[in-house]
Amino acid sequence: MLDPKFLRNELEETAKRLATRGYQVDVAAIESLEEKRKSLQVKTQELQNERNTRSKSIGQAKARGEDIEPLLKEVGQLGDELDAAKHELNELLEQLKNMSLEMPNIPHESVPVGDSEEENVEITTWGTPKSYDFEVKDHVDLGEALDKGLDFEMATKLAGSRFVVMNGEVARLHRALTQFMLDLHTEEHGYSETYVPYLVNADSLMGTGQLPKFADDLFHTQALSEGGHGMSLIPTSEVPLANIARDVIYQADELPVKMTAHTPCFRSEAGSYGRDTRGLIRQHQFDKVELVQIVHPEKSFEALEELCGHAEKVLQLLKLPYRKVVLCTGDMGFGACKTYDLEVWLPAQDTYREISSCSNMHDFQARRMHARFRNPETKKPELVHTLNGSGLAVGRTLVAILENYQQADGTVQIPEVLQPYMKGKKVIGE
RNA sequence: GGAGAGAUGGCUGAGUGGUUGAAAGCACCGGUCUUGAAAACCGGCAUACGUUAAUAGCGUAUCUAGGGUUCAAAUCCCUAUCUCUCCGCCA
Repeated sequence: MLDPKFLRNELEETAKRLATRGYQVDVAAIESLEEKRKSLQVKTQELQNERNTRSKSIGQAKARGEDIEPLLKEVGQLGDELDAAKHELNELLEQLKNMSLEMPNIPHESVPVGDSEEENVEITTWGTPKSYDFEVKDHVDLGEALDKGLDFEMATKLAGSRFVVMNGEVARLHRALTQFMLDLHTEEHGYSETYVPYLVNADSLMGTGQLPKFADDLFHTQALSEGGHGMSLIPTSEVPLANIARDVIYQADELPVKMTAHTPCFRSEAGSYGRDTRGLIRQHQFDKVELVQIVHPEKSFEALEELCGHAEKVLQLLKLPYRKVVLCTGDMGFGACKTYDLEVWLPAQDTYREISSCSNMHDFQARRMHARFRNPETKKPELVHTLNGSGLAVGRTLVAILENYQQADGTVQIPEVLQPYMKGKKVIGE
C-alpha cells in the first residue's frame, strides 16, 4: 500500500510513475472522492463533538438531580443526522481503501522503464555455459531415465498435471539441495532458520499483497466467497515469514531481522495455461528456500544488494552459470519497488531461466502489515522496510543441475558442495 | 469434537452505563540528590486520522474484531476470532 498522504498530495506524480508499470490511476475519481471525504469527515466529527458534549451535560444534570427530559429531546434528531453522515463517510473510506489496496508499489528511480521482460537489463553474468560433445537431454528425459527419478505420470495419477513424484537418488538430491541452501544461509549469511505454517489466513495474504487482487493465483481451503474464513496454501514462504513482523514494533537494535525457511509453495498458475507444460519448471507445488529481511528504512537498498548476493552465492557454489538482471518497471511484481532476477543457464533450452527473484518491497508491505520499529531519534514508531528473495527455488535448481551436470551416458555428476549431503557420492545413475 | 473461563495501554492489572484515553504498579525518558551508580523524590510517557505553516493547539476515533441497545458503552446484548482449563481423539 502506498502512503495515503503521498498519494493525496502527489497524485499526479504517483499516477505518472505507476503508468510506467502499466497501471492507470483514475486521478479524477480519486480527487473527487478525496474532496467528498474531507468535507464529510469534518462534518461527521463536528456532529460527534456536539453529541459528546451534550451527552456529557446530560450526565452532569442527572447527577445534580435535574430533569433531563428537555435535554434528551434536544439530542434526539442529532443521532439520525450523525448516523447518516457516518454511514456515508464509511462507504467513501471503504472505496478509497479498496482502490489503494489494488495499487502496486512505485518503482525506484533506478529501475529501467519498460513494458515487458524484453526490457529487463542485464547486470552481470557469472560462469560460462559448458559445451557438450553429445546431444544434451532435457531434465525430463534425464530424470525419467534415472530409474524414474522424476515420475510425471505417477504424479498425474495422484494429483493431476503440474505435479511430480521424485524417487531414489533424484529425490535425495532434491533434499540435499535444500539442506545445502539452509546450511549456507544460516551458517554463512546470518539468517535464522525458521519453520512456518504452510496454510495462512487472509490477513497474512493481505499483508504481503497477494490479496485482495491475486486470489485466483492461490489454492484456498474454502472459497473466500463462502464466508472467507478458509485458509490458503502459501504461494511462497515470504507470506508467513514477512507476516511475522505484522503488528510488531521492533526495537531499533533488533534490526535487521534475517530469516530463512524451506517450504513447499503452492500456485494455481491460473494465467499460465500452455506455458512450460513440460517438466519441473512450472508446477502447482514446488519447494523453495526463502530469504526475508526486515530492515531499517534507510538500509533497504543496501540490503537488497546483500540479499541478492546471498542467492548468487548458492549458484556460484553449485558452479551453475547464471546472469543477473534488473527487472524493468513493466515486469516487476505488485509490491516490489526494485527487483533483481537471477537466471540460471539451462543447456537443453539453450537459454537462461529465472531461478531466483530478489525484491525490495520498501514500506509497501510494512504499511499493510503495520510492521514498525521505534526510531530512537524521533522516539516514534515508523515503518520498517521488507525484502525477500529466493535462495533458491529448489525444483528449478534441480533442473539446472541435471541439465548442466549431465554426461553422455545419461548419468549426472554431483556438484562438490552437495556430495557431503549425498553420502560422498560423485555421480548419480551409475 | 464436548464443557467451562477469559481477551483493557510496552508489561502486570483496576474498572459493570455518565468529565475514563482509561486508576495503580513495573518498564522507559527528563530532573533533583550523589564523586559515580543505586535508592529516594519530582515531572513526563499511546496510536491513527482530521484541521493547521506546525512534531503547537483543537477535534474525532481506538479497552480483540464486527454488529446491536442507549441521549451516552471498556462497562449491557449478539456474532466471529484468539487464548487458557478439563474431557475425548490423535503424530
